[in-house]
This record gives sequence, structure tokens and C-alpha cells, in this order.
Amino acid sequence: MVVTSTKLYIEIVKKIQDMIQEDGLGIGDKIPSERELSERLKVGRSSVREALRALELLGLIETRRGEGTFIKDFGDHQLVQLLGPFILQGIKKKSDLSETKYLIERDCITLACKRISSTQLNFLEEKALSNELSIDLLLKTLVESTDNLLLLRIWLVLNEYFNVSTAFDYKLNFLDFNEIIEGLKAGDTERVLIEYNTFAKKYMNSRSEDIVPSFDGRKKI
Amino acid sequence: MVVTSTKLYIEIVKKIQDMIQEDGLGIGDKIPSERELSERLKVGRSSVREALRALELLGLIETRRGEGTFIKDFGDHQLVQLLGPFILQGIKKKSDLSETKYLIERDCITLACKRISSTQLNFLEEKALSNELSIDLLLKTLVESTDNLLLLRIWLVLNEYFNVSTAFDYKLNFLDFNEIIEGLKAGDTERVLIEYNTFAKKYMNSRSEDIVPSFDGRKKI
DNA sequence: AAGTCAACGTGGTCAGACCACCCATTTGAT
DNA sequence: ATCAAATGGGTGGTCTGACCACGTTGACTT
Repeated sequence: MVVTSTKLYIEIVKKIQDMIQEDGLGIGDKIPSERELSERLKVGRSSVREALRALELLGLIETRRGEGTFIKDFGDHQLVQLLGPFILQGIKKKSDLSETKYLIERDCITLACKRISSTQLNFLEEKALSNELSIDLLLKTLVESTDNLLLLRIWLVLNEYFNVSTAFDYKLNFLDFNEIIEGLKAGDTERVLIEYNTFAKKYMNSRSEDIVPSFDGRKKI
Repeated sequence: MVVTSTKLYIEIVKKIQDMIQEDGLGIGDKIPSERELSERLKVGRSSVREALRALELLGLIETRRGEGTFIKDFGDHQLVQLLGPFILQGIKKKSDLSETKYLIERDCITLACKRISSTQLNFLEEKALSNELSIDLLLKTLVESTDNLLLLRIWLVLNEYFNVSTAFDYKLNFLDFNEIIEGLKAGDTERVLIEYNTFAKKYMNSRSEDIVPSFDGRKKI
């Protein structure tokens, strides 16, 4: 038998990803059945299943009993739901998460001030008026407006992790949202960031003094 | 048979988590073998394995063939490693990659100026003197100095893909490195960033005017 | 033509087998 | 008595085949 130093199911995950790419499959498409994958890749079905479970946890596929396995729109994974009890242990890591999230959001806001489209601005205004604008939706729209798909995907993962690992339900009122939207309209980065910091600081538990003061302490240099 | 609406392996994950908590197991401890879990939970071993794969993916456990399964320090998730190829898949615009890499590096440099240790500074100085300091090594050290494991993992993935997808072999000489190291010593963020920008600009092909001018054009506000 | 239902394909699960590996113990030679 | 080699048991890693539960499809009935 072939010697495999790395775990087989990891290899299978990669092969399936390659297969998807080669066959040009997209969101919603059906991938080969477990039995067919097992045959094509010449591995046991149980190994294929372990690989599929991994992909499922990552939110890349969706399995429907009796139907098959389908490529899913990237997003809501099971993943984080399972972490609940455990995540409380790694305090140090939790700050890693919030810190990283903060940094990326700040970058995205800076970009958004230059790149956001009028369509997206109108969308935000409408949502704010009808009181349907949440912080999550605002941030997501801003990250999207950077027109950087990679940045968006990273943020989606971070945000999902963050939402299940933290009890952060801070709310902004209409005036806060309006201030941000007006800042975006004017392309005034500082104005938007100052408003953003008012609530972002609240979840930046530790070490925040290293990064947040980019405005408060800006003058000190 | 009992009707199970949710997937069995999800249930098993929860039960294992409960079991760990009840037994008061901590980091490094060994959890029951797959066969024993299968017996105690009255489920098939393959189902237990699917649950363990999930926990492994989340970085909560570590399996060692011939030894057993052990509770791991929550942190270095396999997650980002597996997510890497996926996140980057379908990123058509290479500029997304370089832009994201740039933003994260700039954030890390800002943090590094406050957090880098004297040990790390000495390391950089030695490497620079012996002409063994590459841009990659410099950046990696700076990212590490942020003491943010998540940030490090994201950067590692980005850098890896950047290096294979781009022919960027710009070199810095000793004086350039020295300028950066001196800036780090003094905690002078701007000084380091200005030097960093001199070569970072070179791989920021498009849209760079949106982000790079944070120093060049800073005065315009 | 519209409705019914049986066969098929799918994922979900189980049981048992064998392998590769680690480790502690026993065994053997020196 | 000492120490190295062989052994045996326990563990995760993988494969196979079987059965179940569910959705779809298409031929059959009405």
C-alpha cells in the first residue's frame, strides 16, 4: 500500500476541490455521489465521507439525504455552532479574533470611503430609514463595497466566529447610522472611523490601546 | 430506531464535549478511544470518527496513531489551512490578493512597532548583518511579533499564494533593512511604514492610490 | 390526462475486518 | 544481572459490504 504521511481525508478534500474546479462546478451544482467519488478516487467510502464532513463543516457543501451533495453558497457554516462551550476557554484566542476583525474592518472602511457606489449608499439609507439596518449588515455592505472578494470572504469567516463566540449585541440608533452614511457620502474617512470606533472599542477587550488610538492619540506623534 | 432530525455526528460532538467537561479533562489529557466511545454512546465507530474529524478540524483535539486522541489547546486551527485554498479559489483578480496582503501587513507593522520584543529585534539585526534577511523573513517576524496567532495564519496563507502567483523578487539592501529596524526600535510607525511602502507599492499594481497614499497624501485632508 | 406507487439512487449508519503504529512487557542472549 | 530484541495488546486509519431512511423518477393505473 502507498505510504501516506498526511491524513487521507485531507488529501481527498483537496482532490474534491480540484475536481470541482476542473469540472467548472458552481454554487448549487451537484457533485458526484459518495459511492462514485469512492470509486473514482479509489478510496473507501468512509474516507470520502470524512472528507465531505470536513467540507460540510466549512460550509462549502450541503448534503441532502436522498438527493445528493451540493455546492453551497459560502456562508453560514455549522462550524461555529459547535464551538460554543469550548470557545470560552481560549480567552487569549478570543482577543485575537476581535483584534483581527477590528483591523480588517478599519481597512475596509477606509477603502469603502473611496469605493462605495451610490447604489450601495442608497441601499444603506433605505435600510436605515426603515430601521432595518443592523451593524452586521452595515459592515457587510461596507466590506462588499471594497470590491475585494478575498477581503469579503475573510471577513465573513471572522464575523461568523465572532458572533457565536461573543455576546455582543450593541445597537446603533438612526443618528449613529446617519453619521456614518453621511461620512461615506462625503468620503470623509476620519468621520466614519471615529463613529465606528465608538462601538468597535466595546468589543476590543484587551490590547486595544495598541490599535484604536490611531485617532485619539494621533496627535501625539 | 430513534428519529434523529439533526445529524448524528453533531449529536456525538456535543456528547463528547459534555463527557470531557464532566470528567474534568483538560489540555493534553487523553479521551476515550474510538471503540470505547462507540460502545459507551451506542453508535457506530464510523459515526464517532466523523465527530472526531469535526473536533479535529476545529483544533479541539489531536489524534496520534497508535497512541490515542488528546485534547488540544484551542488555537492553531486546521481551519485556516483548509479554508485557505477555498477562500482563494475563484479570486479572479490578483489585485485582491496583493491588496489584502498589503493591508494586513500594514496593520501588522503598526502593531509590531508597539509589540515587538527585544529578542525579535536582535534576531532581525543579526540576520540583517549576516545578509540572511529576506523580505519574507522580515515580514513574517513582524507579523509574529503582533502576538496574534490568527493574524499570523491568515498572513501565512496569503503570502504563500502571493509567492506562487506573482513573480515578485524585489530585494532590499542592508541600508533599507536597517532603516526599518531602527524605526522599529524607536517605535516610530511612520518611519517603518514609509520604508515599507517603497517596495510594497511595487506589487500593488492597481487601485493602489486608494490605500497607499495614507502617508504621501495624508496632508491633503 | 392526472394521480399512484414501486424501483432506484442518494446520503446515514453500522459492524467487522485488516493495517500501521506506539508502547510496555516479556523474552532472549550476552 | 544487563540490555537488546521480540512480542503482544491497544490505538487510530482505512476498507468493505450491508442495511436503513429519504427523495426522485417514471411506468402503471384510473
